[in-house]
Amino acid sequence: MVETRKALKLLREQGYRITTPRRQVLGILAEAQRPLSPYEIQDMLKEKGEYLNHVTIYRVLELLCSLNLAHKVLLAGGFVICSLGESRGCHRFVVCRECGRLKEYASEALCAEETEMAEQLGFRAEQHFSEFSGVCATCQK
Amino acid sequence: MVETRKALKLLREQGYRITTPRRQVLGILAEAQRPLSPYEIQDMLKEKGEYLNHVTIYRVLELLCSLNLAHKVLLAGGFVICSLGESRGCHRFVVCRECGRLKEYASEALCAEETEMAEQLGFRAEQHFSEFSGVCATCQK
DNA sequence: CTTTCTGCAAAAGGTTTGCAGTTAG
DNA sequence: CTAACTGCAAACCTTTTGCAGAAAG
Repeated sequence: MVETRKALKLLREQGYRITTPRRQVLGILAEAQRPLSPYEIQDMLKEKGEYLNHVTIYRVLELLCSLNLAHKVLLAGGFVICSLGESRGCHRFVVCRECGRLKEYASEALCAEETEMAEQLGFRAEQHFSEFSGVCATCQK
Repeated sequence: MVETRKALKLLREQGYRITTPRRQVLGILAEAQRPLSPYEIQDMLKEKGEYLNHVTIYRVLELLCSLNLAHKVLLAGGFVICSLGESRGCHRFVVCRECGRLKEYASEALCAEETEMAEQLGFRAEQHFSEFSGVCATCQK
């Protein structure tokens, strides 16, 4: 979800209220386009002269993730706004091991491959969330 | 590395000492075959009447991971012993979202696919560590 | 015997919980 | 107006650091 407005609309549709903290966190994530920890989000708000309690940030992130409007990216240790229009199915990340920057993408081929592999191992694949690490263009120097 | 002995041998070869704590942590991981947190490892040792300071466990795990004798699996929130003979290259995990149990595997097809995708996104893929979630046989009831 | 490793104490971070007060709709 | 949400204080859990003593080889 690149559009903050779309995300807010979806919140509303699901019966959640559109509040100042939710707008603020979405706004920061949309600007950043890189993984941010809850406290980093708080710091970036402070730079704008805005304040949010860290507990509120945790709760907003939890909500956004539950709706797939944001993702917790474990390799990068932080949260990113979802950059795909899809709210479910396939969310994949390449994460730069140097700088932590990442790209989100989807791939039917990978889903098929993983689903098959999962079956061989006795697993049923459901949502395809995956992360793997590499080195981004900027850090390849 | 299924064999604890092989792991110990590799430690020695790399110039590290073979100590009681290192034996103990490797032993627990080998038995468990599921992700364990540092404190879980401590608890399992207690059940055997053995004691390790948690700081020591953190340090042993750090060493094992640096040699790819163990992996930190983020989706599962814990450490597992490496079940592949390979010490580098491709380490992939399917993690059960219900119980956290997992399987490690390698796949040339996936590596090729990911490498290509990475290039399209301006990344150079290096080591292929990836995790994705599904539901294991036992939890599919 | 010496270098590496462990244990301890303490600090530093990150995350969660309960509750009272505020706000969106 | 009322249910949903936020802020605050405090607790809790995880991880890290520095240093003195123990143990591997």
